[in-house]
Amino acid sequence: MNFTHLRSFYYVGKYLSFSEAAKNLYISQPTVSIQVRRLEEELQVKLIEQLGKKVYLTDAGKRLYSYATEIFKLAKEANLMINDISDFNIGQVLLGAGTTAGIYLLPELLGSFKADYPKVEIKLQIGNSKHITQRLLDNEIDFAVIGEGLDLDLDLRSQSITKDELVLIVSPNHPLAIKTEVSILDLCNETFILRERGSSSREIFENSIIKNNVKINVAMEFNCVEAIKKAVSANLGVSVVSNSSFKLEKQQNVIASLKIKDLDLVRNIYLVYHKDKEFANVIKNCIKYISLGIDIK
Amino acid sequence: MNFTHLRSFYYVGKYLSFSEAAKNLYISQPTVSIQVRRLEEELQVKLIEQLGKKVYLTDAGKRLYSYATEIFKLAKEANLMINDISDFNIGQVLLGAGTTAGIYLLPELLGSFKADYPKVEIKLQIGNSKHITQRLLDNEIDFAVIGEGLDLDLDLRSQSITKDELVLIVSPNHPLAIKTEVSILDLCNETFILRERGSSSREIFENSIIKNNVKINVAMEFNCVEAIKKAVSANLGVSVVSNSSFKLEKQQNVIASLKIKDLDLVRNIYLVYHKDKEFANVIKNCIKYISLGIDIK
DNA sequence: AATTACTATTGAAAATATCTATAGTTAGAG
DNA sequence: CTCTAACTATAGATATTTTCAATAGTAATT
Repeated sequence: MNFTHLRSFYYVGKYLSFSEAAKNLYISQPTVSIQVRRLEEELQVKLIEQLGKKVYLTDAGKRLYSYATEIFKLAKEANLMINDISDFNIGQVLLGAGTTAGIYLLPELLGSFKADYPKVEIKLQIGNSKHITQRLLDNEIDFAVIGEGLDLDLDLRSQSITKDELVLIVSPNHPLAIKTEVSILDLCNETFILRERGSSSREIFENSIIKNNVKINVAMEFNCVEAIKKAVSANLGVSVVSNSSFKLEKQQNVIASLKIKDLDLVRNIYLVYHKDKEFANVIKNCIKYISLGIDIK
Repeated sequence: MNFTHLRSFYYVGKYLSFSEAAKNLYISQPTVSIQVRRLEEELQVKLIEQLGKKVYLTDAGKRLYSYATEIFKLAKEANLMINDISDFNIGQVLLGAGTTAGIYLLPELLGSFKADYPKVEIKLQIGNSKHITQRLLDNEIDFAVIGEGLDLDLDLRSQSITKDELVLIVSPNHPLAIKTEVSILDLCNETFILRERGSSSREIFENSIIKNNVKINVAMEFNCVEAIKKAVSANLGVSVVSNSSFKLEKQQNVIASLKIKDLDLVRNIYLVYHKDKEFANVIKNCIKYISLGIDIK
């Protein structure tokens, strides 16, 4: 089925006139005549009959006309859909994030993006770096926001968009709670409740203390910051978590925080994406919201 | 929306491979690459992304792919529909007929046509010649079967397909019922119940007696042969109708018939059609059934 | 009979689709 | 880590298709 021919036929059927069809197709009348004939030859069936000067559709012509109507309606809708994409009236942003970024940094930023582009679908996957980078490699997400840590796959690119500091958190009932800073050696006497290995914060903290030849006592591993905070609150141990992850608990005085002297626990938060990825406009926009908004906080 | 480009895109989306798409489109791979790029340029949106060697559809690509699927499905269905027309699995025959042909000749013939082509729609319009020829001129029917009578419009063509004889019918209780023939003069003493002027049988009969300088007494005009037969049966008068219109009544001895000596009441039954009409195959077939079958009777 | 309106035909041009050959990449194998 | 195989992009050339202007032919109308 030749669609150029079909379009000419469709217009002839619509106006029941070759010259009127030509006018509305912005092509010459002989072209229309030829195209309709070609279609008839291709399909081996008469589509149009002319009695005297009047133009009629044959039975086959009427039937084909219905199909053509449907087809060109769909094509028109497809064009409108593409326009909607350009206008951000539809679209989607698929992103991944590490725990800290996903829970404590992104929701608010994505919320303000969504407020400005309410028709755009946002799907956020939270997971550890390995999980998230695999999603990037499989092109299941467009980009990700994850903390410094594991070496990236060679196919991925990254750029730092903000920094995040890890601090020691303890129960307000803990002896250290009255201080604002501790030394590395103070850590040896504590019981730690940490994130699992493979999480950015665990890697950063552990590498840092190893560098200083200190050994610590890790009592429990939770893969969830909220669970860690509960445990610390109940004075079951201390932990090292992102500065941004316990604001509420500090306000309510259920958690106290301290800096650890001599340890560099500032880590980069990276925007990560596949090296070959070309971002759609809506994605670029979303990234703009994130990279601009993330520092204001 | 260029459908050649869309088709290439559709195949790439289907196989997620340019070379595989090319293979299945029976064109070269560079052609596919170019066409997809042209579509992207036309729509101003990326449809396909390639990360490493893998091909993915973008969000816009996925959305367009759905439309393309629908469109090409419809095109395929349209092709099948055209094939169905060639195979007589669908189609229609629109025909008109005069009273005699429409009621007493065609139904049986159309029935046997329909038995052989059960999927073909048959629409028969019965009416007087003027009505039917107007339908032909308006291209609302493909052809018609009507009796000799009125002069045809210059745009119509006709060919005789059979002959039909008009005879005198009387009640079995009528004095003439014992005869098999009457003379023209016998008609003067009778009361006639005839079809309306404009009907072929009335024109033929009336012209014939005028030629012989006879005057008859027309008591009633019915535009329906069945009504005329009832009235004749009840001995309310006599009539002149087609030989083929009272077979049952003759068998059941409620009507008797006689030839009228010296009157030529044999008329032609014509197949009539617009001079520019090109018959579809199914119509040709139907006409064949009618013109062959009508003589066997 | 002349005019107008519409469609078909013709021959030429422009645009498009398509090809082959080949270059450039990537992924996987050795 | 290099080599090979598989895939896509590019370039240049050709074939096909679309398109046009000019005009002929045909019907309907004045």
